[in-house]
Amino acid sequence: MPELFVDVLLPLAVQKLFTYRVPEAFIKEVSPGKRVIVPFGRQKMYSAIIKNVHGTFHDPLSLKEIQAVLDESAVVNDIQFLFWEWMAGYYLCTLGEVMNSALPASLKMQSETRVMAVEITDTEKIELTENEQIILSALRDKSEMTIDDIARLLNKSSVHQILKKAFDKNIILLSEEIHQRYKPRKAAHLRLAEAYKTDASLENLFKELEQDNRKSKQMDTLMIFMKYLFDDPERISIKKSLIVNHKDVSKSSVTSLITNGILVEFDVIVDRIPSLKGELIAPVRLSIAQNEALNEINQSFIDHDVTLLHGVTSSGKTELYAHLIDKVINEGRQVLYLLPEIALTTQLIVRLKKYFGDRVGVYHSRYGSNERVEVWNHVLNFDSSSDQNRSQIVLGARSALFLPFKNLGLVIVDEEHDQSFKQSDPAPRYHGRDTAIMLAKIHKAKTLLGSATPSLESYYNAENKRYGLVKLNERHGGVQMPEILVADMREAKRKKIMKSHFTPELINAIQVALAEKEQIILFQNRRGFSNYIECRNCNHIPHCRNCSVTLTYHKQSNLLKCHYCGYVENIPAACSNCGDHHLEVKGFGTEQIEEDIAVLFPDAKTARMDLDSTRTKTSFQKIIGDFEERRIDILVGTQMVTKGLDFDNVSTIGIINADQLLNFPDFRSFERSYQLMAQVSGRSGRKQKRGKVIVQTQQPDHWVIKEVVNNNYENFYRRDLAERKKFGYPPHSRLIEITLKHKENEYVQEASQILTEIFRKNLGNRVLGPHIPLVSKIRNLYYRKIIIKIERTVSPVEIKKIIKNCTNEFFTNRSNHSVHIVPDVDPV
DNA sequence: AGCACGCCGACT
DNA sequence: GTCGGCGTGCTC
Repeated sequence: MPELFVDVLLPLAVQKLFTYRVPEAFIKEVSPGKRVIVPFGRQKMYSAIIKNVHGTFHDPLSLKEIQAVLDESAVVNDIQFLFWEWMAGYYLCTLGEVMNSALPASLKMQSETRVMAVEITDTEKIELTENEQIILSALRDKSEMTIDDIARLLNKSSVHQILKKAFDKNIILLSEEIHQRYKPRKAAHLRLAEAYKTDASLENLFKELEQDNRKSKQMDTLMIFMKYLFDDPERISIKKSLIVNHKDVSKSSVTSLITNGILVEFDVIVDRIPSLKGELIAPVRLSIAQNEALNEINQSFIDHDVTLLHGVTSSGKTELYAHLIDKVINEGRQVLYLLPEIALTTQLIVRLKKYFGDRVGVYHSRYGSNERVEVWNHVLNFDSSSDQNRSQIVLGARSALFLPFKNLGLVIVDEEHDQSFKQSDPAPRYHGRDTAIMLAKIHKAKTLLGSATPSLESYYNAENKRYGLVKLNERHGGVQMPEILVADMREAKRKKIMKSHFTPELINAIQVALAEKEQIILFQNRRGFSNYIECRNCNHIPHCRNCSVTLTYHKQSNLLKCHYCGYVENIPAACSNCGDHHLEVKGFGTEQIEEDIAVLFPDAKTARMDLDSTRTKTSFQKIIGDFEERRIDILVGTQMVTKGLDFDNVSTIGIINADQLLNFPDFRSFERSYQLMAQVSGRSGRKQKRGKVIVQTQQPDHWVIKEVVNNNYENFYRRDLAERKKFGYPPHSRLIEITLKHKENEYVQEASQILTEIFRKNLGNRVLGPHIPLVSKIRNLYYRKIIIKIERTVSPVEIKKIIKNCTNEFFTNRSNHSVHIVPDVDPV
């Protein structure tokens, strides 16, 4: 028997593949794309993915063997491997990191060490350390613990040494357990035994049962069973619970039928994602403007792989997408429809399911992990010759890019400007939109980017003919664009006519809307009650103990919270510095706005939507539902309220503080300001009545505000593009940001200088920095950043090679080894 | 990413 | 002299 080896991919941040020997028993089973269990390191077991199978290896004796083959067929296909490799190369990370992100948790497995006590008869004879005593006493009532449990118990970061000693003393046992987390859901079904499949035998059976009075219950039950079968000729089995719970059936009669060999019970694997019943409806007829746009998109796809649809808010982009999707699925190809996580609302899912039924699958992080595997499997089992494919259309957040598509025909990236498409931590630090374009390219599919406020990058590409451009300027159903009014806060403050954070204009608009029984959204892009608290006497401000930021005051929970590391502490009764009792709140967030509104409008029902109020799975849906059902009059929220929500009774929008957005120290702050203001404004307005938006600002003449008021994206784009030209910022260039982290400030400072020197030697004035970021310390690590700015005429591939060489050179110096270096390609 | 090994200071 | 902290390097 010739020997066989496999190169496998492990879900770790290591660059290379690892080779294992295939034991004879598995030789027929191994093939690329299947998962295997392999031992790695001293004791760990991992599920890895087979990349290659081959017959020779230079040093076969050094190899370990694979322990099991987990899949009957590949769970990852060739196209995905290509895609993963592109991603690891482009975003400067390892294949293992991509794999880790790509596979749903339920397809990943890792062994866990379990600690158990040895049954000891002569405990007194062994001398135990204090730690060992604590462990043993805990194991008396727990019987089994994980390494993490013990670390928590002893309050130590590493307990391996302790456990090893205890193991050597023979007082504890260690065992490795690996668990497959995905469990198919099973349902018990009943079918007729083989012996009664013919009509004649069945007739005999009924006669038999009839003759025996004791079997009358069985007779009744069997009749009911047969009735279910006849109702649906397609069926050969009936769900057991359906029979057992039938009002005329006794449970024991079912059992008797089974024990008498008349019915057979067996398990059927059922989908967790319930199949949608009910008639499908065809996508609604498009308006003239929409139809025109649809034709233009199809035209544009002839000579462009990517097309940007610039459609104003409420222009009915979704309907347009539905028509495009319809065409592609009829060609037997798959569709991926990407949205930012929180824009994936039930409203949208329901709408698409009405058109496409079970052919729509949903894939995002708020879904359970078992459900995600099922969508994964639906996509994996896609068969282009069938017209019954579940999840042929996947509606998902960026992680849906990793599904095992075979034949994508169309990728839609809606709200393409949204910053949350970029994953900034952990690796792979990929951009969902750019990655989608690459994925489509691999599949020879088309990409449609949609937005009312396109990113500068995309619009720039459209202008330069790299992308096609289609415009849709008409709001659907004749809804007018809202009237946007600027309220001058400087003036109002001078005249002392502000009521807390509200100008008379905004208060008036809210009053009018309330009187008309219309709803109001107030946008404040900062959560919490206040930014920070400050001692009136000594100006001391409480800071996070782990990060270089002030603690945010949360009034509702009565805590000071760090928004970077999650650290919380109680509100001090007095200043920790001087003992003074007068602590002032400075700055403000959604909590404070909500509270002020409640005071100013005591009869209105208010609610708040931000990260704090939507922590639990259902609270987000509940707030949206309550608002939809008009149980809430005024909704206060962060940028969450700007995304993908369609409420038809909102007439008035208030932007509490535009300056907070505009003054953010980042070259993208104008773009973000424009997008947020335009998007939130788009939430207002109804068929009968024009919506109203009040923008409160200290800079009423600011050019960005003017363009928001005029609803002139083009002007905004041109001006911001020109501003960025001055410093060569994207889209005029590409950026790669290198972050250095270390637990000592001096150390990271010096290391950043050394690394910058190396970069500069090789890349010249493309290198900017090092600089100390706004938040220079997070979770007790000090940060430095280096920016590499690449002209658009230069190949980023070459630059990335140089960057890799530079970091390698940096690490040849042993003393730099403890510095963490994190590259971020195209940071946002 | 784990996890072990080995060097070094702190404490019985 | 032993315990435990942390830096360094390897894992098929």
